Amino acid sequence: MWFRRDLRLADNPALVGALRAHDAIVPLFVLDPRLTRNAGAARMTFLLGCLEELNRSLEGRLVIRSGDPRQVVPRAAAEVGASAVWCAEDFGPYGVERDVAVSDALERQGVQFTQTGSPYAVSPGALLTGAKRPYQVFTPYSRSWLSHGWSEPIATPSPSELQIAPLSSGELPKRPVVAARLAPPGEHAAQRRLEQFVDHVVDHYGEQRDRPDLDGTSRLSPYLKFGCVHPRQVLHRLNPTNSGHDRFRTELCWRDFYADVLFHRPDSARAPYRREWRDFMVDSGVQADVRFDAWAYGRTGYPIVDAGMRQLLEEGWMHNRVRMIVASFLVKDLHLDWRRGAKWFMQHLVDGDLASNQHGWQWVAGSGTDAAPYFRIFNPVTQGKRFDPHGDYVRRWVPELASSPQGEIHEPRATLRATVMSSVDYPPPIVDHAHERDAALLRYRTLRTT
DNA sequence: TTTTGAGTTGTTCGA
DNA sequence: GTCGAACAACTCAAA
Repeated sequence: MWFRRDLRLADNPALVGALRAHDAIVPLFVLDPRLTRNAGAARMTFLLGCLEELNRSLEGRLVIRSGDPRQVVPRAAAEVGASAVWCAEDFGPYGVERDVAVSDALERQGVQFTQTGSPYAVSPGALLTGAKRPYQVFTPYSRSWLSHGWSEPIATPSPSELQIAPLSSGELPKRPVVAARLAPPGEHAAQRRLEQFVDHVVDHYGEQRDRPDLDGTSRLSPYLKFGCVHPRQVLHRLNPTNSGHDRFRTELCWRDFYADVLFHRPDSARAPYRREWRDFMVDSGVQADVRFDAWAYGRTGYPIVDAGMRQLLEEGWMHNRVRMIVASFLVKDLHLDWRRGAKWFMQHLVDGDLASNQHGWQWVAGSGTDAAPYFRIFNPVTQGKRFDPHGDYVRRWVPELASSPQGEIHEPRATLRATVMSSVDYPPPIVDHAHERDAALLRYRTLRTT
């Protein structure tokens, strides 16, 4: 049983399938340098924590190997004399290619390769328009997604069903030391958070999901990323007649939608989905690098932007509303390539998921599916006032501004005055939003007319 | 094939 | 202070 993005025992079709079809299984996880190379310490720490817990659930017999799965998996199968390898399907650009190669290699040595289940409620490729084409617009996709539906969660194997071949496990790598306050890893923590979300949060999801100062979101993204919980299990707990539940279900649909889009257009992970955006002018050079660093390390002088970027560095997570604000700032105020921001997010997010991340960024940049109108440019001050009305979120992540009065905390100029008065080290705004907004609109108009 | 209705998340300006 | 209009067409999906 080759675990990948399904680090759980509950509702795991491949695990159940393998246990039913065979006398005993050998659970395997492969640390693929290709996938861990771009993951920062936060995601690696979280992943290793998930593996530690999975190992405990598997009686300490999880086999961990490092290397290219194309060699590692067939070699491990031969070593243990496996007749078959079971795993879930992967629909990412790299995963698809890798699995074809693994399948071929296994076939050559007479080992069956069976893929069942996937990390999504509705698997990529399952839904097509009436003209048999992939969906490019969210709303029709979501209608189709709802009418297609999904299966109920399947039972967790009982201890007596969990027949694991006695085999010494590979050594788990040491977890990097991370100062960050990460979400607790693993399947049990995922269940706990799901309970809490269902009991106390989701009823108010509609009104509070955009408030970074409150605990108004699911915070399930890291668990969904690594499959500590499956969306089926979450959907099973929702009551669609409640508007907050319905709203959250839509967010799970977005996750499936972007996975579907990337499946049909694997190139869109690295290049604009709309090809005419290839020539969109972005800034580069030393000045651009300076601005990027100010953004990345939370020194732009715009409090809500800096709060978000610092939360990312410390927690490996950022509130969704703030992700949009900082993304808009990078693209529309700093005129930088969305891919620079997307890469930074992928390095630092615990929940960093290629499909959701790249397409979320492309949505903001305007180059993706269902793109925002080009004139929809977030004003970081207005957004801050509207969604962090008391300034609590900014005060938490930008301690320099902790003593700013509530009415001024989102105003760069006012905070500048406050910081001069108190000689606090908070930077002045690196750009003038009104000016950069006009500059961005001009560039967008140029793209349209050429 | 043609037509028609519709499309996550905003801001600014002027009445 | 509040409110509605302008900002732009364009393309997708289905009837």
